[in-house]
Amino acid sequence: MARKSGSKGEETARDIRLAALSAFAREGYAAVSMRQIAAQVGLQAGALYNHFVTKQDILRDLMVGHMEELIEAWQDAEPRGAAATAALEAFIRFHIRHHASRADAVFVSYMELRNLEPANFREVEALRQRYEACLRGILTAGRKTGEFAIDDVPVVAMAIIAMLTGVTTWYRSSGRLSIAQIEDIYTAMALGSVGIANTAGQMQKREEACSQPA
Amino acid sequence: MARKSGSKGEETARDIRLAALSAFAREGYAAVSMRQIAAQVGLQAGALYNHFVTKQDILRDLMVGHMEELIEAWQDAEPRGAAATAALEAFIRFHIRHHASRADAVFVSYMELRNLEPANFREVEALRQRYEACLRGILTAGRKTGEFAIDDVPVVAMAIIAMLTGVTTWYRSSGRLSIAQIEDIYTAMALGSVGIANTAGQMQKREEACSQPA
DNA sequence: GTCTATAAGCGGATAGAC
DNA sequence: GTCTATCCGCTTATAGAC
Repeated sequence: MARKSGSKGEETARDIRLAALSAFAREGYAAVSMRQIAAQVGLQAGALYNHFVTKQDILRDLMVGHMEELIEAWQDAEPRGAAATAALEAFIRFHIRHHASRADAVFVSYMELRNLEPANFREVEALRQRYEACLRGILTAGRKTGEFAIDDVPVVAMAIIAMLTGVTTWYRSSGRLSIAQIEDIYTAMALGSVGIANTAGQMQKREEACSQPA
Repeated sequence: MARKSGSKGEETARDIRLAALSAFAREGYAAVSMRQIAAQVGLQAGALYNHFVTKQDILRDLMVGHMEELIEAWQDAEPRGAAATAALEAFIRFHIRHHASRADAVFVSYMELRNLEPANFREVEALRQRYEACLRGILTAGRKTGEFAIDDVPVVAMAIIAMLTGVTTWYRSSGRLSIAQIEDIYTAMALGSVGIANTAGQMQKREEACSQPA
């Protein structure tokens, strides 16, 4: 799969990936034709097969690439040695920020799971599990220290990830809220959902405004 | 669209709906052919057109029907005159219970939005907004009374719905947890996310077990 | 209301010239 | 590495017999 970076071929492959990602996100894998992808890149359909073996191979490439990038980015962003509450907040903010700037890839990775052939599905699913395990680790740690009031770590992890990933279905960079504001809202909610009362931010509203700066 | 109930035609139409729903959920609208649906019902492809004008018409029928049933069911289940916290808990439990028994319809209604033709999309989107407005109403009421510590009602509503609907992606009736248990977990989380500290259930774990019955 | 047959076209993928 | 041309199966939808 790897090719000499900088070669013309690798550049074209990148263009194909981008065009396919955008088209898959907009219309769905099954509804997008190879001719359509090729036209977007300025090629004939046959030329795509110099870069990807099949249409399925493009999908696999996009989804595996997305998951690997996600896991690697979290490994870089992960705070080491932090308390569970701080680690959870870091995870929440990372997840929202990372996903918001990759709406197409998130959408495709979620919606097109069923269009992956079995072997490819297993590969992607294993990566998804690896990522989810990062959150489960934080939750387990916080339960042990008594920071989190939770019973069922796997279910809580899925619930939090579903909530956070939902942002990508409505977020627009031109929208009413900035990513930082959205992070704040979801951080308060996700921390609250594991039993941590919010002591800043939103609570000010409830206490009838203490005239503090945001 | 309406036909005499009890007629052979209506029965066939119901079979077609069921077959299409199952196939769309499993493989996706674009990947399912009319022949495939027909075969599942024991018909030839042409016969489907006695019941639905187009393939798109089947999808529209399924999605509009799902949303209308959802709204109607909530109108029946909705507690009138309850406090916001009780109303929110009722909504959470209703949403999970209703959706868990309709995994295919939920999946299709979420995943196939982009395969709706514009006019059909607007129709379904309007129904989705009507349902979401029910939750927004509860949240707005609870913010006014001070029961909920939230700032942004629309965002909180979307976050809660995303979390709750996520259940359908992993719930299996043969799984480890019953629906009642799942309801309990998500109720604690969703109430916590709007700033209501959990005083029962999960908190017992944290307080090192008071030897009370579950 | 269902059947068979067919229209008219698009799908993924390949072959071979350049 | 890209092109043109092509294979051939499958697509939605329609027509007309029964």
